[in-house]
Amino acid sequence: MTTTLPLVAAAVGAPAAGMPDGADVCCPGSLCELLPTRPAADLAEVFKALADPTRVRLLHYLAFSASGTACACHLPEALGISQPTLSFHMKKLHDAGLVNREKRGRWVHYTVRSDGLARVREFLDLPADPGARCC
Amino acid sequence: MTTTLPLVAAAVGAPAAGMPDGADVCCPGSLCELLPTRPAADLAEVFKALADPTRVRLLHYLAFSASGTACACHLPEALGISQPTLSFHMKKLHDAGLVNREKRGRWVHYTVRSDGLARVREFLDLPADPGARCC
DNA sequence: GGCATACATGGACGTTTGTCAATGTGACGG
DNA sequence: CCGTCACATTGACAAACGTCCATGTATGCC
Repeated sequence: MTTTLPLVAAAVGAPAAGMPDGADVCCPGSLCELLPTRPAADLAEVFKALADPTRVRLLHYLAFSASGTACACHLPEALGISQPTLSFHMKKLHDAGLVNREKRGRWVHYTVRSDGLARVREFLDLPADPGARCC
Repeated sequence: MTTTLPLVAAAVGAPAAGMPDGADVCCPGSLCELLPTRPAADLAEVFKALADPTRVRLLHYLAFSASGTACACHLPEALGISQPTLSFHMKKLHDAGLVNREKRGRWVHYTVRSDGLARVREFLDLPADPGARCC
């Protein structure tokens, strides 16, 4: 599926009760769907987790590591950030459902969650070209 | 193409000069690529534009409007925000290269940029499953 | 010209975010 | 059992963000 999110019909630009449409109407017949608050907030939360250069690099690094998993031990040095800062970013990525945490002895290994990425990619599959519109 | 971004080799987890690998090594042989600062910052900038529930709804609304374009006149009321706030969000989306601005008489019409969405989707096509790794 | 409309901009203010130093928590290893 | 290592958490602080009100700018209509 591409976009089967629940939608609520929002009477945006409803004709003003007896007004001849097509005259001074800015967007004729634009009675469109508006994404509900909940899924919009959930998506924004994931995008927030991606809205930082350091986290973008971290996710990229994890994805291209052997077996898609990597411990965080060398990352502060490589990225030029402190260890608490790395922990902070990893928590963000984890809370957003983008990475998995797995404790192996003393170390913690992080893995990219493909389902997390898929959820975001699914939203971005918007009909950006004419066709298959709601109105 | 999927991910042909320029990469810089970062000596992450380089063997400590004479240390027998496989013993107490956290991530054996993890000499991985690190996304450079510039593309990471650029991507984060786009994600920042998406990291807000209101903008997520706006983008979704535009994408599902007739011909992928819509004027912003009725949106403040529909979203429960003021007109300056809408203008603020639209500027964010525009600066991020996600929407086009087109002035039609008194009104401004916004259109979703498919290339902007594609750029983000391309990054999210990370190898989240084992295979095709760098090391 | 003068007025109304549609949108952008500037200023102000509370909230959130990213960062680090310091400290806490668990897991080895001698 | 005590020290060390890897990582998480807390507190503090500057910077950025989202929101609104008030004002500016441009377009169209009378």
